[in-house]
Parts: sequence; structure tokens; C-alpha cells
Amino acid sequence: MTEAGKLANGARRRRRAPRGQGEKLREEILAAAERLLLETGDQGAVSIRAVADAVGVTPPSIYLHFADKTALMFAICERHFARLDLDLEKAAAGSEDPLESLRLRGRAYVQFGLDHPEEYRILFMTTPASTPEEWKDERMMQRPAFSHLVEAVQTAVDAGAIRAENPMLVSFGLWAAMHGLTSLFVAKPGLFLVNGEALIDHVLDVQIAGLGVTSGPPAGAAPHRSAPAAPRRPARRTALPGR
Amino acid sequence: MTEAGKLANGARRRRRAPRGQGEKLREEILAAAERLLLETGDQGAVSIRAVADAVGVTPPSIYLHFADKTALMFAICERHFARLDLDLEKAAAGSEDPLESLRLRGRAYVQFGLDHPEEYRILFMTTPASTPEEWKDERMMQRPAFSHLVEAVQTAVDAGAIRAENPMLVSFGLWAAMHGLTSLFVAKPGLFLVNGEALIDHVLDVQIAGLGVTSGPPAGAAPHRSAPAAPRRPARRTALPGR
DNA sequence: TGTACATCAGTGAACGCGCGTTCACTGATGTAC
DNA sequence: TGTACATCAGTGAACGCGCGTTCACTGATGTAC
Repeated sequence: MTEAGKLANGARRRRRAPRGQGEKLREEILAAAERLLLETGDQGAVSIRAVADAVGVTPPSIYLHFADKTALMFAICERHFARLDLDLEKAAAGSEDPLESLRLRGRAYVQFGLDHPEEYRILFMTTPASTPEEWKDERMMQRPAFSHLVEAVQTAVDAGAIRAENPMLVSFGLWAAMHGLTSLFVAKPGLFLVNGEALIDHVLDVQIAGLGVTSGPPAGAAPHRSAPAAPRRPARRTALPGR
Repeated sequence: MTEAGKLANGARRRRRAPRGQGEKLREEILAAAERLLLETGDQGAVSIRAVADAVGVTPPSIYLHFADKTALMFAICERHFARLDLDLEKAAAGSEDPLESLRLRGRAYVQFGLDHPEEYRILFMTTPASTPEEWKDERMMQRPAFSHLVEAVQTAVDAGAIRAENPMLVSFGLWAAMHGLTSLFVAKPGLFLVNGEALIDHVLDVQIAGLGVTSGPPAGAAPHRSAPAAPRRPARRTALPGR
């Protein structure tokens, strides 16, 4: 039995919310869980018990506001997903030029991952097995963060800044490239021997330059003196996603 | 108490190895753990107990051959890392042309991730906190799989096929791009609405084309009619890895 | 102004689970004499 | 050829742990009369 007014860990117990304001605890739980996620940098360390402790409340209280642990984890992500879109839109608005706008978007994306590594991991680096229905697979593509990217690509295509027969494909490609950088930063913080900023710039340079040249029929594709453009090889059959 | 000759799960008990061949169990453990990892697709499901059961042996026996669970997990990866390098080298040898060779390398990389998703996850998508010393950070860059990539890039530069002031930077960029694709395939198998093969080809096209154009001073960088090349913006200060 | 009562935010204790790991031990196999 | 013994691959039982979740309950707060 713990001393009255104290929790197991010795922290002060939270004051009970007045009558109509039970919803306040929900917010406190979310905030505490978010903080834990960032501090520990470990999704596994964010247990129902740990969150309850951090809020100053007992574990069962969590269930007054969240159906189960998964619901809690994804409530956190819901917020960050909305924020990601906001960040990207704000960054993209930084330039009128479609290409530069795409660059800004790309940089903001990586920055988001650096600012919220654990959330990024949950959103984009975890297996769908632990993902609730509404977060599955295709549903993610219909989120604003992605559809806004597709629109931005389309804008650049319309302006003639990049050539694209298929804006969706280009969007996926851009996303994959930035995600590659971001997820490596997140998973292996000490990995890159080169300057991180320079690497981001380089990847964006290559993307932008490459998109101006290719992604249509490979007409004037060969710049500099280079070997002849590689022939499209027949698709190797494998367990690839997509149609 | 379980029936003699049976295990808890009812599976046949493995025959004890003859005198000098205790090492055989080590191989069997590795094989079983690998199989479990692939079947369940869940690193968490591969427990010491589960592996022991699969081999037909009791949990303590595992400790005759591996110091702890981490040692076991990374012994599995050690094998796959070696195999990744092998796959890449074999694929790259498929063409004399430096650019095409790079493409083949890239495709083989993605293929490796598709063939061994859980191992890929452990190698490249997990946090360093759970990574033993010799797998940390920079050490990974000294592995053959990466140094071979750097050499391949250098070869392409020497042939004049791509322009690169810094082959290391280019290698990281290529790796990041392919890793982006691979890790999304691994983490979100149903995510991509577009054809997977086409996406891989597209990303490679963009990379190769972009590398021919940029990565030096952005001289003749603007193809087609496009907005003027974006000025190098000053580095935003943040918690970026690298120097 | 006082009191009985309904509401509801939260508690306390316990559940069953699977985990990694340790420790003293067994018993078949091979060897020395 | 027979027997005592050393070796060592593997066992059986238990340890303590933290986890997600459930259930009957409490007690401060506000309201009706």
C-alpha cells in the first residue's frame, strides 16, 4: 500500500478532474505518452503502466479513455500525422517556384522525422500487423499529406518543370527517396559519415535533376558523355506489392 | 510432466548429437530461428522458447551455443549480411556497363529486402539501442556490401558516366533511395497503388539520370524549360547526424 | 439552509501470460585399464 | 573381454519480471427537494 497522495514511483498524485471534465485526463494521457515516447525513444518502454505513472493515475484509468493500448498509440500518431501535413504545407508555401517548393517539402519531411523519430517510426517503419484497420495500407495514401504531394508534383508538371507521364509514380518515387534518408537517420543516427545536410541536399538535387530528364520516354536523356541508356529490362517476377 | 520423447507442443524430440558434434545443434538453432523469423514475420515471435521448441530441444540448450538472445538474432543477420553482399556482387557482374551495373545492383538490393523482409528489418530498420557493439553505426559502413557500392560508383565516375565530386555522398544517396523503396515495401506491403516493378525502375531511372546531371556545380543542370536552379540555401540548424 | 441521493472520475487488487535466464542435475557415449 | 570412469550434450524446474486487462469498489462533487 502506497502512502496517500503518492504513486508507486513516489510522484505526486494528480488531482481528480471536476465533474464534467473527465475528458481532461484524455489529453493528459496523450501528452504524457508522447513525452515518454520521445524521452525513452522506445515504443516498447511506453507501457500502459508507465503512462499511468507519468500522468499520476492508476492503469485502469487509461481504459476510461482508450479502448486498448493500440488505440492509445495511434491516437498519438493521429496528431502527428496531422502535424506532418501542416509542416509540409507550410514549408511548401515558402516558394512560388514549383521545383523549389518541392525541395522545401522534401526538406520539411526529413526534418519532421528528425523532430519526431519515434512517431515517424510508428507511422512509417512498423509492420501492418500491429496497425489498426483505418491505418492500413491504401488508406494512408488518401491522407492529405500524400495527396498534397501528388498535387504539388502535378503543379510542377503543368509548369513544365518536370516531365512525368504519371504524377502518382513520381510522387511515390519522391516519397521513397526522402523516406530512405529519413528512416536511416531515424534507425541509425550515427550511421552517416558524411554531413547530413549535404546528403539531404544531394538527394534532392539528384531527384529534381533526374525528374527533369527522365520519367518520360528516355529521349534526350543521356547528358554528358555516358553509356547508352540502359534498355528497359523485362520485369523480374517476384513477390512484389502492387498490381 | 510431458510424455517421454515428446515436447510440450507434442513435436518429436530431437535426437541427441553424438559426442564430438555438439556444434550441430548450433546450426539447427540458427536454421530454426531463421525459419520462424520468416514464417511469423515477427521478430517478437521468435523467442528463445519458440526456437527451442522448433528445434526439439529445451530452452537452456540454446545457451550452450549463444550467450543470449541478442547474440542469436545477430548471428542470423550475420549470415544474411554476407549473403546480401554476395547477391549484390553477383547482380552487378551482370553487365560491363558501369551504369547498368549500378542499376542491377539497385534492383538486387530491393529484391533482397523482399526475399528476407524480417532480416532486412533487423539489419536496417531497428534502433541502435538493441544493436550489439560490433553492429553499431559506422562499423556498418566498413562492410563489404557498402564499400563495394562505393567502388562501383567510383568506376562509373571514372568512366564519365556520372558526375560526382564525392563518391561517398553519391553512394549514400543511392543507398538511401533504394532503402526508401525497400523499407516501405517491407513495412507496408500493401501500400503502393502503383506497380511495384515500375516504381523500382522509375526510382532507378531518376537516380541514374539525376546523377549524370547534377552532383557537381549545378552548371547545365536545368533541362527542359524550368525555373532557374534553386540557390543553395543555408543549412538549417538541427539535430542532424554526421559532422 | 440542510440533507438525501445520483453521478462518475478514478482506485486497488488481482488475473494469467510469456518472457529471458540460471542452476543443479542426468544419462548416453566413448575411453582407459 | 569386461568394467570403472570421465566427458559433455542436453534436461527439468524454477526464478523474477513487467506486461495488458478486468472487476468490484470508493468517495468527492454536484443536484433535487
